[in-house]
Amino acid sequence: MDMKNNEKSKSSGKGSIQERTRRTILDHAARLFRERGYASTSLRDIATATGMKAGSLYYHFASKEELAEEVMSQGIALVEDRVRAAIAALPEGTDPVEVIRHAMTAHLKALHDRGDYASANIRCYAHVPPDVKDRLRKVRATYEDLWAGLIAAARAAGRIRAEVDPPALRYALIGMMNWTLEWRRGASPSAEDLAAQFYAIAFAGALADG
Amino acid sequence: MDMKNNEKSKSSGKGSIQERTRRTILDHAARLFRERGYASTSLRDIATATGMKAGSLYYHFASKEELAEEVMSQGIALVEDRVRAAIAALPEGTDPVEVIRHAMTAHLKALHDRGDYASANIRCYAHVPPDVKDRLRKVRATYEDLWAGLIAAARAAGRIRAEVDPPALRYALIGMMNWTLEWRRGASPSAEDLAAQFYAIAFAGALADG
DNA sequence: CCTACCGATCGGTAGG
DNA sequence: CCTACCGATCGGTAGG
Repeated sequence: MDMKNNEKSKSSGKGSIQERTRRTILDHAARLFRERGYASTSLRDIATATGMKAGSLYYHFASKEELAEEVMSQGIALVEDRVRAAIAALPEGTDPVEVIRHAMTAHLKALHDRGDYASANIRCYAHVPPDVKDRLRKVRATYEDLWAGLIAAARAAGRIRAEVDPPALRYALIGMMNWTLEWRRGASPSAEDLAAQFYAIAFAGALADG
Repeated sequence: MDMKNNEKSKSSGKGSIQERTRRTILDHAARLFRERGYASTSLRDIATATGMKAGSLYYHFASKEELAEEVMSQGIALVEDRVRAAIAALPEGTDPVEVIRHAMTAHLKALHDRGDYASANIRCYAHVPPDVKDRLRKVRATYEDLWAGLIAAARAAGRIRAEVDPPALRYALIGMMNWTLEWRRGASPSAEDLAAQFYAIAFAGALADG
């Protein structure tokens, strides 16, 4: 959402060397923030992983805070963009519960496609400086509102039981999906399989009939 | 589970001054680790909050690692003990799905009763030194096995649909429950209400009949 | 449980 | 993008 270019940028070509370097820095930063946490990841670690010296990072980012905010906001933005695209691709009049099922699949696919960014966001959010956290809170809130809207639509269509509390359902879905970043190893189960399982559990229920 | 006394302990009375001081240190450490993360919490922060000087912490703990491990392992132990007690209190022959419902209630109550310990465990686990993480992994695995057993029993009793993958259900339940630490503010919704909602969603499903 | 201190490492900057 | 450096802070220890 907020892919602001560094002020020092001389070129704005998407594939410029500077922008590719910037992306490389972000990739390594995301991985390190995920693995080590915000404070334990030094700019020297990130610089070394990227193949440059510590001070050189300041040619691309004004501060550690700015770098972290960029990584973490992209962790949400990448997921949100994919979920919105998946929804937009559905024909009008699609069953709102079916919309949620597709949103779950898109969320899980995006989450694990750029897992370092999403995981850095989740793991470091609470531990980042207050001003960064304030801005990230708004990014999170916007994304949560998207889910609130999907659930409200399904409820309005009479597709969700009245006893189910919409916020509880929203947090249950987000919680079970985001927790996969804490236990999934490698490439299995696939994001599609996870989405199918979680959709079946949360909407049809785990209970056997009879 | 692993309430090892400090080697320097002269007394082993549960209410000794030394043990009460130790508990005070752990309480403040848990809160600070939760709020700031592992690396951002200095021993000076913990000492100041407790009302002592930095070096004095070493009278109670051998290192920052040991202090963090104690906080984080108790974050699991407190929850596990309560869940096991809740299960043990049920009459023999209780419907295994009913056992899970009670386990969910106990988990959520314990989680938010000693939220700083549980949250410190969840938030700092990935960022703690490797040897600490290795030991905490085993503590986590033991607790997850408890849930795996509850789900296996319900499945064996024919109470869970065959299409539902047991690990997916286990991680879905743990994920939605643990995620409450990231969004719940103050005292509402209550742990009981959350448990009732999550049980209904995961087992009966959110979908309206018909 | 405190004072005083150590070596190491950190984020950030000046000047090139 | 690098070298060389700064002040601040860290975990930990000696000696009391």
